[in-house]
Amino acid sequence: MNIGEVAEQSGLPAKTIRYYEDIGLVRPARGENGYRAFGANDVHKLVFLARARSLGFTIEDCRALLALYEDRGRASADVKQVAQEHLGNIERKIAELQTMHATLSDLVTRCHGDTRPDCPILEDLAGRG
Amino acid sequence: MNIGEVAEQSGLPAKTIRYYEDIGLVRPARGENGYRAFGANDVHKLVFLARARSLGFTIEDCRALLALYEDRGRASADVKQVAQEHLGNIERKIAELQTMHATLSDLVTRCHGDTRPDCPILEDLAGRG
DNA sequence: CTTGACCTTCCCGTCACGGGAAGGTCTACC
DNA sequence: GGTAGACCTTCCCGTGACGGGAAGGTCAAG
Repeated sequence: MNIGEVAEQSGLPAKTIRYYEDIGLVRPARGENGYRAFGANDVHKLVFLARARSLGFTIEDCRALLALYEDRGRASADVKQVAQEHLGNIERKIAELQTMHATLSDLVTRCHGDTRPDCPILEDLAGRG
Repeated sequence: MNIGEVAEQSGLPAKTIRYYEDIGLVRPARGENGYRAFGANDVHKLVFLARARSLGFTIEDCRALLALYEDRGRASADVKQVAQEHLGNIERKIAELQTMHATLSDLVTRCHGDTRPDCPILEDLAGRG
């Protein structure tokens, strides 16, 4: 299977698939013409990667998860740990964004938003909030 | 004032301050020894930038906000628009993270996390969730 | 035999810096 | 006057996860 079809099936751009090969996440065979020749297993891996990335896992997390996926003797505890650490990161990120959101939406509410120059947003940024 | 002291007062690393000069956000004078000589106005700007960045504004947003800050004839509506667009981005990001969190925390809950290999997390990633 | 849709590699750009090297300057102390 | 070490300077490379685009090879259809 050529890269275009794999891109369609996995939902990943061809560029991304080439990148994943570059960094060793997939190792498709090559045809006589030099084209990448993806097998069913490669496609499965790429679908796996697409899903993991869509859940926000880093590439290195994905590498670890893929290794666990392919290790039939894995302990589910190892998978769970990777997922839990990522969950923690997500939670911290959400909290950070919510803090920003609270401050900013308060400032936006208090800003008249008219043609006059006085503005609580700028005052806050300038340290006089 | 030298860069070290400015870094301390603004809370920004010296590296960041040099970067901000590179991209034209601040233009400190230079002493005879070649050292940057920051005035009170430069420090104000850097405090402003530090605060704006901490609220998640991009550098280009910061550039726009700084220009508005220094424009005494600005309309607060222009400031509000920048802030509202950023708020929208934050909201979309939060929603995205919450979606990830919901999916992932469900998977984590369902994973035994023991020495056995069967794992709902991997099953989901593999497309069999 | 040509068109155009594929595919290849290669290199640069993103965003907002951080690390670290190589070297100049300033201050304090002996 | 010398020296240690705490500053400062510029310069260049690396980050993460790709995207854009150039230059060129290949394949299928008409």
